[in-house]
Amino acid sequence: MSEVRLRFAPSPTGHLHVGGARTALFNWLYARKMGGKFILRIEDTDLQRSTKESEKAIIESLRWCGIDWDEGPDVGGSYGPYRQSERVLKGIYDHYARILIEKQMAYYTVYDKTDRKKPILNTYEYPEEYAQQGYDITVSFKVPEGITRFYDLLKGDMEFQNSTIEDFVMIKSDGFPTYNYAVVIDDYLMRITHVFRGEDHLSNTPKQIMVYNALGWNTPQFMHIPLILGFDRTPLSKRHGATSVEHFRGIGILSRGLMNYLALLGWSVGEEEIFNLREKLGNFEPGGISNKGVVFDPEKLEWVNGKHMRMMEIDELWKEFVGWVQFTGKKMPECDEGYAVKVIGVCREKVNTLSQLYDLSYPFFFDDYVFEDKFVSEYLNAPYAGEVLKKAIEFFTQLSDWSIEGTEKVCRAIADMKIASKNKVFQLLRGSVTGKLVTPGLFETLSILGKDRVVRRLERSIASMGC
RNA sequence: GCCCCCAUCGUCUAGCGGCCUAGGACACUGGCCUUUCAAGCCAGAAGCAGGGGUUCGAAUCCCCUUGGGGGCGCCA
Repeated sequence: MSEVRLRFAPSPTGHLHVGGARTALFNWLYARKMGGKFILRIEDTDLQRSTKESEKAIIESLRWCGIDWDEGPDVGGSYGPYRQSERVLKGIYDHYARILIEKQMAYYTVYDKTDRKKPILNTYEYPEEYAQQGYDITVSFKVPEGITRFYDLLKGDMEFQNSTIEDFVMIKSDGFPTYNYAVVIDDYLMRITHVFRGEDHLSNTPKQIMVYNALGWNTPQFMHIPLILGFDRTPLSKRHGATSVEHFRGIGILSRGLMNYLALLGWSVGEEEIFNLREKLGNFEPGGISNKGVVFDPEKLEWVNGKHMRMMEIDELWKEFVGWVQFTGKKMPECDEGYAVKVIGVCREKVNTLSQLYDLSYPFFFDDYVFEDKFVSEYLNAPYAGEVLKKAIEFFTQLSDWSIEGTEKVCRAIADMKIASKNKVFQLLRGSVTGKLVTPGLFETLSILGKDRVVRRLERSIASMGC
């Protein structure tokens, strides 16, 4: 039984889209499950739109997703080069084009000089004279008569009347191959056994099958997976908001959260929805992928992410947090890890993303937090505020037991003085030491902050009253 | 226009002829907990697109309609 080989072949014309990430994921999943190889190929035959920066960004995003490849432009391999532009230079596509022309299964087309869309000559002979005079010349595949069939892992038996398919360009006038041609040459030469790709390629597949047949090559196993849609059921695009992997990384979605959600989108792994992908590798069945377009739901993504944040090891979360802060360029907390882990531990209970975690934990790490407007108007500037805060400073200064129980006793003692309702007292204290009205539990918060910070902050609150 | 794919709660899904008065999850609503809350727990509302068949029996099989999506580029 020969080795299974799958690939992901993005064109470097932008960021990695979540749809692309999902396609890559399914290919990767199967390659890994089967103990085969996963290959990254860059399809940069569109000179106008392809950029090196995009290639870098895509590779970076893929890596962040935890998807690794055995062969690719950056790691090499026995079937390279792995950039189509470099394969053009080696004459790979021309070589097979010539073979097809010789067999009269492809032909040259010369175009009018003024109207570059208008063909003026089709020929099996290389139009040398026109070439010298600078005419545009392409090579097209000649669609034979008959019926083209193939089997799709998801769609089943597919059948196309060749009469509904027109001849298509294989080699553009700039000498570069078109997608439908290059993909066949490369997949064959790279010994790809399974091609999992978006459903938007389904109608192109018969063209590719014809090229395989013309060259006498066996076809790989195809599977066309449904597209990811936006809320209005049109394909997910910028119109629906940001869709790049980089964006979700930026707002604090964990790699494992994104991958879990993307896998969930079309693949049900039993009842459980939250899982570690690597542990579920063995459960992956390509044929089990949902067969209809799926709507991308950012809210569920966040929920999945929050679940992961709450169930992962706390120091692992801290590491992710630090990495994310570096990635975003935000101000980095400076404190010992023991303190940080305590903070993260209580804050993660209420948030779903690293970004939310950053905001919620901010007052634990930094002194320059600002008071929320609502806190100032409804609590800090309330008539009872001064008296409560003075008592609080007095009590907390004397407090030696800073455990959660210890801080709770003091808080309740202050509330029992009936200067204001318990709720108002607690909110006043909460806001004074964090600037926020929504925080982890008040007693935990005070306990973690500790005497120095708490007293200093209470004093500062009094000082800023009436401002 | 031609060709192709698809169709279970708003969304993601379970279901592959009887276990379905259709199960789970997100979101939503209500309640609990409670010092706040975006966390947690409990409960509720919400669906087989429509019409024909096949069958003792259809969400499940077939046909039509409708709806959605894709392709038909010297884009990939």
